[in-house]
Amino acid sequence: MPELPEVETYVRELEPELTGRTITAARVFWSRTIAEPLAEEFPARIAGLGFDTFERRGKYMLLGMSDGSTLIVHLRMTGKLLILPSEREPDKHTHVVMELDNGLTLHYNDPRKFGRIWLVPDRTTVLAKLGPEPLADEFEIDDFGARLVGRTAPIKALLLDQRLVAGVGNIYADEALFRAHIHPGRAGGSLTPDEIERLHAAVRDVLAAGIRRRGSTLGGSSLQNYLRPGGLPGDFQNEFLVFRRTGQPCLVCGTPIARIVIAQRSTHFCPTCQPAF
DNA sequence: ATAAGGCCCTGACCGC
DNA sequence: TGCGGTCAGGGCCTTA
Repeated sequence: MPELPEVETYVRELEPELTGRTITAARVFWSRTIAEPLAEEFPARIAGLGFDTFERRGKYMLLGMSDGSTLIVHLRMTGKLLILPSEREPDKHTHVVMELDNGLTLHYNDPRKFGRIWLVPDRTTVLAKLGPEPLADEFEIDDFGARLVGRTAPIKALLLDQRLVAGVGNIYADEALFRAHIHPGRAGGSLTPDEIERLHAAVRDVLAAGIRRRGSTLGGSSLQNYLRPGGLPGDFQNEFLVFRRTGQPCLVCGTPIARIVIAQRSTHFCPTCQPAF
């Protein structure tokens, strides 16, 4: 599940591969992957453009093109943007192929088909609703706390809301709440100033750790596997303290990790380290 | 304004 | 072996 650390890893690893490269042609096999422009216009619009800049905002990849437009990619659940030899045939889950001028191609592959690609003159429209960038100075404790005042929704659900803070998904929300010793079902507005400070720090710490380990690749199901542009996995799954550890002993206190559902998302926590009250 | 639920998708998994 | 049913899950949309 690509979240902020996985997308950051993508941007960092794509930059050396794509800097100076030009897209010579593109093909779209599943038109709904292209959010903008119309899918049938996408190949003609992107052909001839070069890659200039490489940035990330929340879970969005921002690839600045040579005409000033931005190729925005959101991988959602199972999206991958793979760098492959041009002779590689697209498989059944490859929805967009972009040919490069050096004999390589970019394959957008996504079994769930939830991911979206935009090619837009102005990136701000797509990103308009995002909250602060959690690893930047703009993510401030006081503002974070102010946004929680009066909120009755579970703090886990609020962390998943990209308007509160951008880039946190199911994995890193659970890991941050554990590190902050906060029960995921607590009402957002019930957090004390000390808890808000701990959670603010935990969100930053866990995202930074995820980036250092180049993201999380979930084992077992090939479906949900996040893979880096070269096809390699990340390492952060080996540092999970609660995520998908249901029934296994808490690494701090030994209590079996519990699983509940919050906001239609599986949620993992330690009942001892993260008491409800 | 906020909260909650449905929807999009399809491979994995389960029970018979 | 095969089949039907259920589940997961980010962001967007609708409903209350």
